[in-house]
Amino acid sequence: MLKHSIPLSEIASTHAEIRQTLPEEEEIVAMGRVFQALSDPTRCKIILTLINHELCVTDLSDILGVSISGISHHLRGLRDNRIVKTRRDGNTIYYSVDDAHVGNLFQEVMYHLDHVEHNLPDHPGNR
Amino acid sequence: MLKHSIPLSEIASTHAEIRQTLPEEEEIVAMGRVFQALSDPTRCKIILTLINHELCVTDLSDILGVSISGISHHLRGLRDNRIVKTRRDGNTIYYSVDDAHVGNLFQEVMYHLDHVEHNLPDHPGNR
DNA sequence: AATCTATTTGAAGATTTATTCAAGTAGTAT
DNA sequence: ATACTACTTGAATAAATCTTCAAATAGATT
Repeated sequence: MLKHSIPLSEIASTHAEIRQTLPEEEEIVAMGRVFQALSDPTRCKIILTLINHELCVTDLSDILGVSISGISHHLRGLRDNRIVKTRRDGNTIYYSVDDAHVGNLFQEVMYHLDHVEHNLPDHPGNR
Repeated sequence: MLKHSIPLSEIASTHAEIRQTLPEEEEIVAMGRVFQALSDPTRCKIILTLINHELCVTDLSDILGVSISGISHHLRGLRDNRIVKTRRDGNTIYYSVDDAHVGNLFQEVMYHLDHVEHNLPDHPGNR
C-alpha cells in the first residue's frame, strides 16, 4: 500500500508506453481474422447449429436454406480459423465446433446485444 | 431421471426442429454486425487501447500511426455498434469502451488463438 | 466575425468478400 | 471401369469494405 497518493497526471501513460502494451501485430491480425470468420450471418448460423449438432454439408444446406457450394465455401473459412473441425465417415464429412471458446464468444456477443438493447439513452434509432 | 434410456436415433432432431432452435434472423444479423465491427486489425487495436485508456481521436491517431480521418471512420463503426462510447470536453471527444463484455470477447478470442496454437495436429502450416 | 483546433463526413479508387455456376475430386457401390 | 453420392474448388460477377483526400462542422479563442 502506498503511503501517499500519486497525481493522476503522473500515472497517465505516454503514447509510446500505451503503444507498447498492445499485443504483437501478428496476434492482432489473427484476432481480426477470427472475428472476420464470424462476421457473416450465414456463418453465424452454421456455428450456432454446429454447437449443438454434428452435421454434414448437405444437412447444413437443408437446415439453413443455403446452396451446398455456399455452405462449403463458408466452412472453409471456419476450418482455416480452426473454428470447426471435421470427421469423415465414408464419403460424408461431419462438421462440429472445434473449441468451446467459440460458444463463449457467441454468449458474450449476446450479452453485448442485451446490453445495447437495455441501454439506449442517446441513439434511439440506431442506423 | 429417466428409467429407460432412449436410443440416440430418436433423440436426434429433424432439420426443421434444428432450424427452430436458432435465434431470430434479426438477432443473428446483429451478431454478425458486432463481429464485423471487430474484424479489422486497426479496430482491434483501437478497442484494445480504449479498454485501458480513455482517449481522443488525435491520441489514437498518434498511438496507432493511423490518419485522423481513418481513426474517425473506424470509430464510427464501433460507435454504431455501441462498442465504444464518447464524452465531450470542449472540442475534444474522448472515447472509451462502452461495455465490459467487449473485453471478455477479446479474452475469449485470445483463448481460442491459444487453443489453435497448442493444438496443431493436421494443418501445421495453416495459411 | 474571423480564426484555430478537434473531429466528422463524403466521394473516389483499390481491395476484399459473398454468391453462383460449372467443373473437379474422393470415396462407394454396381 | 462406370456410375453415384458428397463435397470441394475455381472463376466470374456483384456488393461491401478500407484508405485517402478534400471539404464541412462544432466548439474555443482572439
